[in-house]
Amino acid sequence: MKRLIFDARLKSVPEPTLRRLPMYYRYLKELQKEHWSSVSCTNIGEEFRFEPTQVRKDLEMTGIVGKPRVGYPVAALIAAIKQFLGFNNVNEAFLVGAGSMGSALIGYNKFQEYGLNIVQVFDNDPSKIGKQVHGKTILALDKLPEMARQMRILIGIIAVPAAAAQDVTDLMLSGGICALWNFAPARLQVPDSIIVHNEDLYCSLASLSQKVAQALRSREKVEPSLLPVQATGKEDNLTNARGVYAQTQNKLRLPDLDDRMPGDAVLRN
Amino acid sequence: MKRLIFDARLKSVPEPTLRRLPMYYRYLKELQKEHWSSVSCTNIGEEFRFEPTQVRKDLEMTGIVGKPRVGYPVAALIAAIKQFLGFNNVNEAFLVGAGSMGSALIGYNKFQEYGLNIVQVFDNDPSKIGKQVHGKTILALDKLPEMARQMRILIGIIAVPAAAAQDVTDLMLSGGICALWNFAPARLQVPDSIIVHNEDLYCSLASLSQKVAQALRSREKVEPSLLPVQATGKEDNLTNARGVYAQTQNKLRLPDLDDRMPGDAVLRN
DNA sequence: TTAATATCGAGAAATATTTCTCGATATTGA
DNA sequence: TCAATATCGAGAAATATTTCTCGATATTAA
Repeated sequence: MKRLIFDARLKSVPEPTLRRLPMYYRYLKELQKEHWSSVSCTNIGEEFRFEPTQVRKDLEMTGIVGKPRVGYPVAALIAAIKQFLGFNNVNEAFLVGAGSMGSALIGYNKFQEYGLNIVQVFDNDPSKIGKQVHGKTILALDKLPEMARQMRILIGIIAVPAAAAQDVTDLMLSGGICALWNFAPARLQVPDSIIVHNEDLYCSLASLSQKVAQALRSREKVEPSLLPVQATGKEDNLTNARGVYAQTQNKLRLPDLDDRMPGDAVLRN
Repeated sequence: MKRLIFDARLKSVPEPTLRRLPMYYRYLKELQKEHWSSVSCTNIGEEFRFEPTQVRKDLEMTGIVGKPRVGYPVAALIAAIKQFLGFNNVNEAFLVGAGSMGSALIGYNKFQEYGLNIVQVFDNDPSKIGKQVHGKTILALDKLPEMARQMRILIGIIAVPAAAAQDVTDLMLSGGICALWNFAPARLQVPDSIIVHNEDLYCSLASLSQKVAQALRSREKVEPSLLPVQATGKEDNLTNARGVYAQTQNKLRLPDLDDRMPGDAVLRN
């Protein structure tokens, strides 16, 4: 029931807020491109179909203050969100797993703008080591801990089959890595101090699946016409009562579900 | 304030529940493999560090009933979650975008177990059309609407650059597709009746970034030692007070942030 | 200058979700 | 058989999040 609060800045950021802020961020950069000088919560809310008040509460978290009747200066707001989300201090990351998901991730070219820089790629498949993916040379996995320690790497990206995920995790932690972005469909056992961010597409799919199933059921029952699907109007926390965009995400671990990640790597050499 | 309720089965499933159920599902399949015959909420809760009561409330949604002092029969529980999440009636899906992310998705080989079957892959790059990715032939994008209608496809997967996402969306909707799984870093404009499930890795990264930044700030301020990072104890809805695993997800759209998805496709021909 | 209005900020109210409490019950072991 | 106990189910309480309300203020237009 009690929660240790070390620092005011540690006070809990609501998770839904944390999901919405990046949306605003991107939208604001669009507005900036279109030379908007200021923006109101109403503007932003209309774009995403959120209540203006909710947007205001979210923005409040960044510490920015606006002007009545005007809103917030776009540039300052972008800067505030950027600062708040930690996009300023880009952290270097190691990625393990040069399979197709790993390769796809390496190909993402804007992670730097979101505080992440993938500096090294590892795999333990001898046929991949030494080859390149999107310009990055694949290194042998066993070199990871030492390099991570030397380079003071904080973030590890796991894009290996589920069966290998825990071993890779342990290796990363042994190298001092303290935050994991996990794409393997597996639950990772880590100490409490480690930040784990699961990106399990199977689980994410599950909630889409449920919504589709629910829509199909309801249209059978209520309106026996064939199309279209009826949304529930309450898809997500992210969506509010008027919700349009069903948006979710999940994560978990494999049983026998998926013992391997889609294998074939994109390799150039 | 009012919400249209068409059907009892349409009553809102809490989004957090929807994220946790697939986790349980996978864990239960592990237990089944280990020949557990029944399982309690306590068992499950310990695995994920959730409160047993929370697990019980989640399971309640599926309609299953347990026995005091015993728990739930594993097989029946798996079946109930499977049914509830719609894994039984597998929906066929079209995927657009044979870039590296699209290819990675095609390589996922267990989507069928989660209610999804990718039956066709489309791209509008002439150099890709006719080639194969993970055994699937890439078709010309303009054939999508007619095929979707003929095959009564309900789900579309968008794995194209952000700039193309809206056009692809429109094309899919014109073919009668009514649920979208969107991997493009873009906001999609769709009618209310369409289910959209965004999988924006940039936004997802943002919340990891924020947590890392927060951890770094707090360890600077509070404990000026170098390692390790201190978790906040309130990472997510998914995690409860004792939270260990920081788990998030996000989505939004691009401004100038990312106008292209990592390009190079994995092609065999 | 003054009135009308859009918006902010803050706090209150409403809603959603999680956690607690407790009575009922099935299993285990004395 | 009977006591001890783990667990369920349901409802209450606590907490988190969203939405509402309102006073203050900056801009616009009469």
